[in-house]
Amino acid sequence: MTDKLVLNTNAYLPLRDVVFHTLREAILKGELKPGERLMELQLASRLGVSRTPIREAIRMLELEGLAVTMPRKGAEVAKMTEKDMEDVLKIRKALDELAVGLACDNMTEEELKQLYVALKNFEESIRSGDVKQIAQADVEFHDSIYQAADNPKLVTMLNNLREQMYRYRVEYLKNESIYPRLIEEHQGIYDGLKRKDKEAVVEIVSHHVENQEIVVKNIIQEQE
Amino acid sequence: MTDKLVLNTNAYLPLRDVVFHTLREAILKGELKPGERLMELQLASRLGVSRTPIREAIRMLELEGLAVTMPRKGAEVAKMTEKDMEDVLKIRKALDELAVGLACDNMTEEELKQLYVALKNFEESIRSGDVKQIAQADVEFHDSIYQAADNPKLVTMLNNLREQMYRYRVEYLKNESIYPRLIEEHQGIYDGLKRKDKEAVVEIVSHHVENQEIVVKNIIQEQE
DNA sequence: CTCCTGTATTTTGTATACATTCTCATTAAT
DNA sequence: ATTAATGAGAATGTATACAAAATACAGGAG
Repeated sequence: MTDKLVLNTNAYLPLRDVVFHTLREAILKGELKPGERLMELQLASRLGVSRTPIREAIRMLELEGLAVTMPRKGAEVAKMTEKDMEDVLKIRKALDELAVGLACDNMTEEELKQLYVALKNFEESIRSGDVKQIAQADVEFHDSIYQAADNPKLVTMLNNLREQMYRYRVEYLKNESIYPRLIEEHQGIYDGLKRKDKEAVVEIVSHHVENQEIVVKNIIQEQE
Repeated sequence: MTDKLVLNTNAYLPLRDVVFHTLREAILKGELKPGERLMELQLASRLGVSRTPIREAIRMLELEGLAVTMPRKGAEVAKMTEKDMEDVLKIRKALDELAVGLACDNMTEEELKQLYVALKNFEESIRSGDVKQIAQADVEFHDSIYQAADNPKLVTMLNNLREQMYRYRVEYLKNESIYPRLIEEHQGIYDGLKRKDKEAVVEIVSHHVENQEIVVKNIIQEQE
């Protein structure tokens, strides 16, 4: 493997955090592949730091479910089976429904406006056809909702769950046939939130995640 | 503060894990109080290890939400406001409903029998009046359900959420007036699972968590 | 040829040393 | 008296050294 791993040394953060973010990115982008060993000395020399921040970063990755460590054998990038993915998506569905329900209760006029902007940005990104841009606009749309849910712990958990699927999300969004449905669903969520029709938004979000589940599962099966 | 912190040195585990469990216990039992600083050198000398395993344990506590660290200022035991508690309980409610719904789909005859045993143990523990025993029996009852949900990630998350409230749970269970309702609800959950009546069990669990929320919130308010 | 074993190497686990930052009290100036 | 400057001490951040375990590999026995 060539040396794609480089730190953002600019930020004034403890190295453990910089290493943590660097490794997380690398894992989520697939630069570090599932099952690949995370060897402290190797990573330390590649990133130009000592083992100490590497070890602490690995402990954090472990708790986030992105790495698995066996005592005295070391850590490796967590593998994700289809079953794991199903499990995650079930949780995500439940929490997404909760989040949008809470957002429906709490959303202010301003937050609604912001969501509208995010909605339009998403539609615009779809027209651009740039997958990376679409992914980002999608994240922003959902983040607007999460923010309105006014439950930081929930936001953290949802972001974590989203990350766990990041590897598949890019593939997922390359599939142009889903774009019309995505737009429609986002539009529906926005409308529902505007009308404060909790039942409706929860229903749409439910389908939204289910559709994702179906497509992502297809992707995984193809990969095997 | 007297020296209650001692390691279970017996187990053959990396020290970071032993330290992690020791500190977690201490936090959940209230021996380390919210806001109390977690100083590496102090903890290291109290536990008779070096700073390295302490630091790694703190990183793990941080990701579990039991500690908060500010860069270059150190870590302290996480505080929990009433709002935080509400937030956690909302999440827990959603995930508990999910878990019992999944359990309803998946539960085997044997698992149902095991749940019955847990149910009876719980009733027995109530008669004994020993709060510690009640807490344990309650955990076992819910664990039986979680297990049947067949979703390890979900189980991990629920256990984590449960832990976050542990400090208040003991107080909660000292309140004898809730015992009849607890028994009734547990009975109802068991019956529902036996009949595979998903709607009913989700409904009961929903109330189950809501009741808990009310009482726990009272406890917090009293403490202030 | 296969399997076992012992040794060398690698890797993780733990402790410690050094560097940097922060805290806090003391002191001086206004 | 209050506030700002300063310096000692303490705490965290990082690197490195040493210990112990796991792994890989070579050589020999069967």
